[in-house]
Amino acid sequence: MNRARRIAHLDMDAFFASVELLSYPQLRGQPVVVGGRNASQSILGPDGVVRFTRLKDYAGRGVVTTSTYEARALGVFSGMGLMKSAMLAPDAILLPANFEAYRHYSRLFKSAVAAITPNIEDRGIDEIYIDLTDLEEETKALAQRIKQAVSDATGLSCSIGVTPNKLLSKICSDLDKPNGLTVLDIQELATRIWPLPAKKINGIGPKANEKLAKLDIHTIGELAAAPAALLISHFGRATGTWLRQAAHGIDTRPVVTESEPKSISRETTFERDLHVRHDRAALSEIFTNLCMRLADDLQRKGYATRTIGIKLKYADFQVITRDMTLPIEISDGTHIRQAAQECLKRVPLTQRIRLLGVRAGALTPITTDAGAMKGLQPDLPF
DNA sequence: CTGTCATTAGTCAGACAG
DNA sequence: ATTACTGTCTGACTAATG
Repeated sequence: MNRARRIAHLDMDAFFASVELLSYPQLRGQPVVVGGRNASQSILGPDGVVRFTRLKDYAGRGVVTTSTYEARALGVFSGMGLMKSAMLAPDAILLPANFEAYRHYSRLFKSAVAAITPNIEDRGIDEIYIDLTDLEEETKALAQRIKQAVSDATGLSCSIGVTPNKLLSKICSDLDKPNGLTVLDIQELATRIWPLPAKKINGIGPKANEKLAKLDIHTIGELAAAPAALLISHFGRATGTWLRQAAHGIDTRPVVTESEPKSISRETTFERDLHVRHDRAALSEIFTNLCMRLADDLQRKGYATRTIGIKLKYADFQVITRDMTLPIEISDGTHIRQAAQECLKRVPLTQRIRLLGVRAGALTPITTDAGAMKGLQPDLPF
């Protein structure tokens, strides 16, 4: 017997900033920003009082990773350059990102939910989808229990949307942030979803939104009313039909609890733009380093690769990539470096370079010796 | 034999997201 | 003037194969 799906989307509230507030409760209620590669640590003053760096003291190329709701009220949002945000909120506190702490709290909240149901899809560090269909409990009570479990495990709040599918749940978890809970039935599509801006659909970004605006489509309702042929002619067959389905609240994607990575990569933005000849030694060292770190990631995660690619960002922000598929799988730094070097030869080096990256694709899991032995050796009775 | 079509793999750019 | 890092997906194009 098939029953209606109940899918939840759970999103932690201002996750990185909220984790920092656990360490620095005295900052609660203030505009706080997490970000910046070289943002200085807080300093313990001689009087024993902790001093924090302010946004106006920052100089560099970093961006805002997360901000508290107080900082957002001042116009400071994720992805904004720190220099620009310093103009909007010069006295906001700036904290460096502490990814180890975030991963720790990420594991905590996910295991708290996993204790209630294992039907969880990982969507990065601070959000998950949960398939609640097979649980008997009433929807609202169940969602409240999940929020309480997350709060008990971490001291952090989250927002949850529960609807018949992932698309709508993702929209709904955002409707009542922070510490929100939104349960939506498909009956309510026209009244509660159609008035929202088209951009609220996960997958419609700035570019697609602009294109839609030029077609005089601004809300999800207007998108739902647009002729399929119009959408297909402007966005292609696959994207056009997807847009239409999404606007009608149709999404049959399952909650995927296990998946293999498709690629693993490392990239870095330099402190200053580097010149191909003048800074040759520095570039070469960074390049080798990226290859070695990538090899380390590959081996730690147990994959070999058959496709190596590089990425360059020039001083003018133009991005270029090159990749090559190898005749055999590799997984060590020296071979990665060799292949990446070949890719680099096919790239024009006329401008200064801002960023360099190395990527491994076409991944296959490595059968470890232990695994091979276990697979091949029958268990002996002694 | 030449041209066309379908299909697949590979390469690259770009959009999007957390 | 400023604009991170990691990862997934799609569209456009080319080449190879049948």
